Amino acid sequence: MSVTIKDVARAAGVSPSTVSRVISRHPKISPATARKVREAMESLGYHPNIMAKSLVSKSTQTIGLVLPRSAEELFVNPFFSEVLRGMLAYANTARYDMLMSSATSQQEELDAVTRMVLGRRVDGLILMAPRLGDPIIERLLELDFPFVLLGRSPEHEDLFLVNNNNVSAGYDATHHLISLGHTRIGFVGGPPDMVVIHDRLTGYKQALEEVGLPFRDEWVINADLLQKSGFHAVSVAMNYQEKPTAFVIADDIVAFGMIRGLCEAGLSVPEDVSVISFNNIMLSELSNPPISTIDIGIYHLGYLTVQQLIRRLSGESSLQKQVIVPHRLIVRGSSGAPRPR
Amino acid sequence: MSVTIKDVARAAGVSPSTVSRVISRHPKISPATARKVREAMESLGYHPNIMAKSLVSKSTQTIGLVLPRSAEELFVNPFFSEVLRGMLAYANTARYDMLMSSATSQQEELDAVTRMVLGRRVDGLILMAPRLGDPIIERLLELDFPFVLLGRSPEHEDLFLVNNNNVSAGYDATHHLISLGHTRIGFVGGPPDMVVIHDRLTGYKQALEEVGLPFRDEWVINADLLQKSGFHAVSVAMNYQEKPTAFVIADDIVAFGMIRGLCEAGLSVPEDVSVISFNNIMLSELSNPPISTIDIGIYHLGYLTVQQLIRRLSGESSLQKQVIVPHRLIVRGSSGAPRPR
DNA sequence: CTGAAAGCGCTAACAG
DNA sequence: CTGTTAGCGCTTTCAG
Repeated sequence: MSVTIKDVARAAGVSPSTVSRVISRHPKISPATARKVREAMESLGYHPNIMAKSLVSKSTQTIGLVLPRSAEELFVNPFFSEVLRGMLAYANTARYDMLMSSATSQQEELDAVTRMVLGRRVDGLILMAPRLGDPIIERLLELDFPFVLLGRSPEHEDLFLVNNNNVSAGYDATHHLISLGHTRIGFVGGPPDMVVIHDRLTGYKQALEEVGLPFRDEWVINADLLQKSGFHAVSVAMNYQEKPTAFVIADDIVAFGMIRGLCEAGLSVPEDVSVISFNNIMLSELSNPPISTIDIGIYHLGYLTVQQLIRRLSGESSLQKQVIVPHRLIVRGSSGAPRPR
Repeated sequence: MSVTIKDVARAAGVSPSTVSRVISRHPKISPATARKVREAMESLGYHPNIMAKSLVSKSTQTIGLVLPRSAEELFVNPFFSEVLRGMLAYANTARYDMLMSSATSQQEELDAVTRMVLGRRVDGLILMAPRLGDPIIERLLELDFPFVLLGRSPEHEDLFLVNNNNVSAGYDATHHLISLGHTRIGFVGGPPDMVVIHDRLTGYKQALEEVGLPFRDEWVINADLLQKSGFHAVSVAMNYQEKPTAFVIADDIVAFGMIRGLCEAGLSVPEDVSVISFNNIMLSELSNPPISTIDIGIYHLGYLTVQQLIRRLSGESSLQKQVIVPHRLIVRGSSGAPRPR
């Protein structure tokens, strides 16, 4: 049924190995036979069987993407599709495909990875949004299997990774509010074991400390990364005796919920409360008011992560292990000077 | 290096085929040997080589996802990640993986599909957001390769597909505005060769016609599906002599841009202009004002598409070819009665 | 420069 | 119930 290398060989009057050689552009093949073979391939409509090829060559031209365990959370976030777009863009140019596998529990996730790796389905892996004490990393290290982190893992300082400097990003966001004159600044975070969130919080603390503002535990609100939580954060925050006049919010999505919530509580942004968040998803520009945010180069993060992995796979020497994507502050309408008291 | 079925056989003191049998749960295997073999697998840390397995069994347990050519457009849309979430959820339960491949031109796209299909990399394919006269469908039909459409193709009425009734959805959206008292209703679409858009427009026309409102060509604005275009649509619309008091917008994202644009033009929603759109992405609830929209069950669309494909692959009889996911109107703050003149 | 032969890791008749 | 035998479609020495 399906046309194989043998059929081509027969049609071109050569041996299967010769056909194989012209496919892999072996140098020592005469132009004449090469042409003959190509013609035969063309007219028979030959396409190599990838499975057979990778069985023997031990390479799949595929990279695996391990989706965050809490896919539920991360997925609804436009961050994900943007980062994926970047990944596919690079993979595409390098003629790699991407295999995705989702899981709903930590165990499932480990199984999925093991299947991909030991089943020789992928040449390398990308791990997203690592959490503190992530067991997958250990496993991969044991197996000595190539992978690149999108993010960082505090427990392992020497991995290949692509990341932002989230501490500095947290600092910049907070500093922006301080420079506008705010002194009562809250922080709305996410699951505290997510390293990104942790880092941004650290930057927040640093900025406060630098100008001698006190860090107040009760002004740090942890939630998950769904919009609802932003909404909910409002009700928490607005019950404080001393209310913050501004918030650093760990994710644009939560900022959306928060702004909406403030609005319903009769407060206006930025007149009553200023808000700045992170990521700069497309939509943040079109919020009402537009959201001030830290652009982290989402597309780039994805693009570079795959690039990093593929370079590593092709054994490129002189490859620096850690790639930091620069961020930048984007000031829009959601942040302004505090109301004079 | 890697442990194979032979190693297990040796360790368990049986033949390779016996090992293969216990893996595939062949009925006629004695419990005793089964246990022996399992123990050997366990202690050696055996994992089947998927490539070898699919080479002989001709099945990959993988389904391919062909991303829309204009990935640039579709990807920034949270619609995509939500639909993907649904797809992965079902694939996961059925122990299938998903292979994605992107392309930047029609030719690349065709090549990618051909590689996947003829390279025996996937058992079936999912096609998203088909356009008029899509050549991929023809190709797949020629090859007699199983696929399921997410959407529909007017040229082929008899394909397996999962879809909404977009005509009816367009009708419902428009009717909602009419019932609020609007008589001057515009339509903001997208690339006109996208079938979804076309269908929603048809529904829009039907609703107008039903109540005897004239269809005006100049009130139909076509753009792409980026937010910018919503923004841009405003400037077009607001230059009309007779301005619409309401808009049916083919996608939530564009509605975001439009609302923002109207706002900057000094018009308020819904007091001056009402707006309703489609999809009900998570964020539309948190817009300011919250967007009235037609919920199309995005997650479900993805979930059911993969289900449909996998059922088809497992040769399930009595499988209805066309699955229609119901939609429903969600009224929020962006639509209201027109200002009395 | 090209062909023959062996084998990647697994499954599937066909005999026992 | 289990072992033997042949491949799946491709690459890769090793000879010519």
